[in-house]
Amino acid sequence: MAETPQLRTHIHVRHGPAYPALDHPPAVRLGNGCAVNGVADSGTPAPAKAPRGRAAAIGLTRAQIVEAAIAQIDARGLSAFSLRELARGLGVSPAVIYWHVGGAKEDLFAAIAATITGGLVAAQDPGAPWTERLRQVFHAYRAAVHRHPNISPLLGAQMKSNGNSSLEWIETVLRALADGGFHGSDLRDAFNALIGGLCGFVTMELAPGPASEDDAWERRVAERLAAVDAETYPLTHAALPQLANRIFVLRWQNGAQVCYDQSFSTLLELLIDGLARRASRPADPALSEPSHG
Amino acid sequence: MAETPQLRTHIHVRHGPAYPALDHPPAVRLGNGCAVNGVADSGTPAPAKAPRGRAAAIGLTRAQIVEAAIAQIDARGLSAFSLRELARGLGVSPAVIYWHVGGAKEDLFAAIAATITGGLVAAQDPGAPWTERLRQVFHAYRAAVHRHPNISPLLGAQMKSNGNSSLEWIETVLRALADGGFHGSDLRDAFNALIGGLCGFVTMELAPGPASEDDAWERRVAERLAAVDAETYPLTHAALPQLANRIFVLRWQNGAQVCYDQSFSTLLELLIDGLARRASRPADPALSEPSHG
DNA sequence: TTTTCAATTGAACGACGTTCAATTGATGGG
DNA sequence: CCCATCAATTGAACGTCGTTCAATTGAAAA
Repeated sequence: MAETPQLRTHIHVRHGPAYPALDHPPAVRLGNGCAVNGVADSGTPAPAKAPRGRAAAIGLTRAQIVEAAIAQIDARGLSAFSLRELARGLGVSPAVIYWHVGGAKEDLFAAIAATITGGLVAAQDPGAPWTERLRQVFHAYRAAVHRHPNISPLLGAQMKSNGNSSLEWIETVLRALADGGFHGSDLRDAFNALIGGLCGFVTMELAPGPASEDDAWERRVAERLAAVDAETYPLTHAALPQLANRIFVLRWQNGAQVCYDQSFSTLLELLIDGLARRASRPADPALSEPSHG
Repeated sequence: MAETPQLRTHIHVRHGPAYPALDHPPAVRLGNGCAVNGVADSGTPAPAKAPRGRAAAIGLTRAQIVEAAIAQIDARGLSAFSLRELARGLGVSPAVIYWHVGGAKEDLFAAIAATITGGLVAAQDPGAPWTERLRQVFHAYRAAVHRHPNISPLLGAQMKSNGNSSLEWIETVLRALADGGFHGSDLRDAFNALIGGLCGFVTMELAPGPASEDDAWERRVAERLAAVDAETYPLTHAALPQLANRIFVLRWQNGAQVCYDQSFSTLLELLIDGLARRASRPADPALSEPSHG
C-alpha cells in the first residue's frame, strides 16, 4: 500500500516522526507539519530513521508525548492536566510539545482520543449476526474508555477529539446496520441514535466531579439527598435509599467508582432489540405507537 | 454536626441575595454563605430587603451574575468564557463574582446548569400515559439545552453542574417509570438508560468544535472525509455523500448548526418502545433480577 | 451622629498557553 | 578530518487566567 497519505489530501508524508518543514513556518505556522492530525497513527512501524542532530541525544517522539499525556491524565485528572506539567514530567521545555504535536492543546487532545479509540475493532467477530456485532463494538468502546476514565470528556464533549475516531470502527458500525437493512436516512438515524446514546451514556457515566478532590462537596451532595422533602418529592424520597449515588444526577461518585454495567447493558439491549424489530418490518410508516402487537 | 451555624443541612433560605456571615469567614471561607448551591433557586420571592451599604449603589445580584454569564457563554462560547471577562462585562472587579457566587468557577457553572434546567417541568401533562410523559420530559430537556447550546458540556460532562438539576424533573421521570411498573434495580437501570442515553445524546450532539473558530479545521475534516479510501472502507465511502457532516464522528459542525431532530426522535422512540414492552411482561428472568416483592 | 457591615475595590500571586529567536550537536558531504 | 546543515531543543518572554486578601465605601441602623 502507499504510505497512507490519507490526511491533508496531498500532505507529502515522510516517515516516523514526520519532520517539519521549516523553522520559520510556511503557510501553517506549525513546527511539525504532518503531526496535525494523527488518525490514530496506527501501526507506525517507526523504522528508526536514525534521527539527526540533537534528536539522537534526547529523542522525544510524538507517540511518547501522547503516551505521557495519557499517563498524567490517568493519574491526576483532566482538569489538572497542563502542557507545562507534561513538559515538566518529561524533563523538557514546554515548547517541545508544540514542535512535536503540531498545534495547541486541542491537537494533543485529539491525538489522545485517536490513540484511545485506535485499536478498537480488534476483538471483532465478523461472522456473527449484525446485532451481536453491535453488542461487541459498543461493549469494546465502553471498555476502552473505562481504561482511561478521565479522558472521557474529550471523547464525548469535543468535536475535534471525537472526530478522530478510527474509520475502521465507524465502518464496522455502518456495516452492521447495513446488514440489518438500514439505508439512507434510516441508516443515519440508527447510527446517530447508537453513537449518541451509547457514547453519550459513557460520557455521562464518567463525568468528572469537582477539580479539587473535595470531600466537602461529596458530603454536601449526600446531605442534600438526605434532606429531600418526602411530601413534595415522594417518589424521589422513596427511591433514595436504593438509588442515591446509583443513578445519574443524584450522585457524588462517577462511573469509575460506581458500577453502571447493568444500566449500560439495559440501554444497549433496548437499542439493539428496537433496531432489530424495525429492521424486520422494512417499510413501516408508523414510527411511533407500536408496543401492542 | 447538629448545631450547624446557619446554612448547612437544611437550607434556611433568608431572602434575595442571602447575606453572608462574616468578612473573616467562619468555617467555610466563602463570602456569601447561602449561595454555595442554588438548587435552581426556584420561587425565591426576593422581597427586596432594601440592601444596606454600598449594595444600594451598585446592587449586583447573584442571579444577575449568572444571567450575564449565560449571555456571555451564549455569545462567545464556553472555552472563551472567563471570570475576568465576565467581571469586565459587568463593569466590576473579579472578586465580586466570588463574593456573590460563593466559591469558584465551578460553582458558577453549577448555578448556570441549575438555571437552565430549572423551569423544565412546566409544560407537562400529568394526565397523559407514562410513555407520553417521558416523551414530553426529554423533548423539553433537549429544547432547553438547545436554547443555550454552548452550555451543554456543563450538563453532560461535569458532575458538579449535572447534579444540580431540579428535583421536580427527576421526580417526573421517576414517576413515569414507576407508573410503567419499574421498581428497584429495574427502575435504576431504566432511569440511567434514559438519562444517560438521551442527555448523553444531546451532549454529543452539541459538542463544541475547536476553540478558535478555525475554518481551516472544518476544511481539513471535510477533506479527510472526501479522501476516505473506497476499498478499505467501502460502506463509509458509499455512505459519505449522504452522511458526511450528518452523523456523529464524521462531521465538522455540531447540533447547533445541523439538525439532529430525527435522530433524537429515533433514539427516544426506541427507548420508550422498548421500556413499554418490558413493562408489559413484568418478571422476565432473562435480563436482570425481578423486582416485584 | 456614630456605628455597623454588606458590598466592592485593586493589587498581588502563581500558573497557564503560546510564541520566538537562539542554540545544540549528531550526521552526512566534502 | 572538518565543517555546514538542520532536526530538535532551550529559555525567556507576553498576556491571560483563577483566586485570595486587606482595605475601603457608604447607606442603613443605632
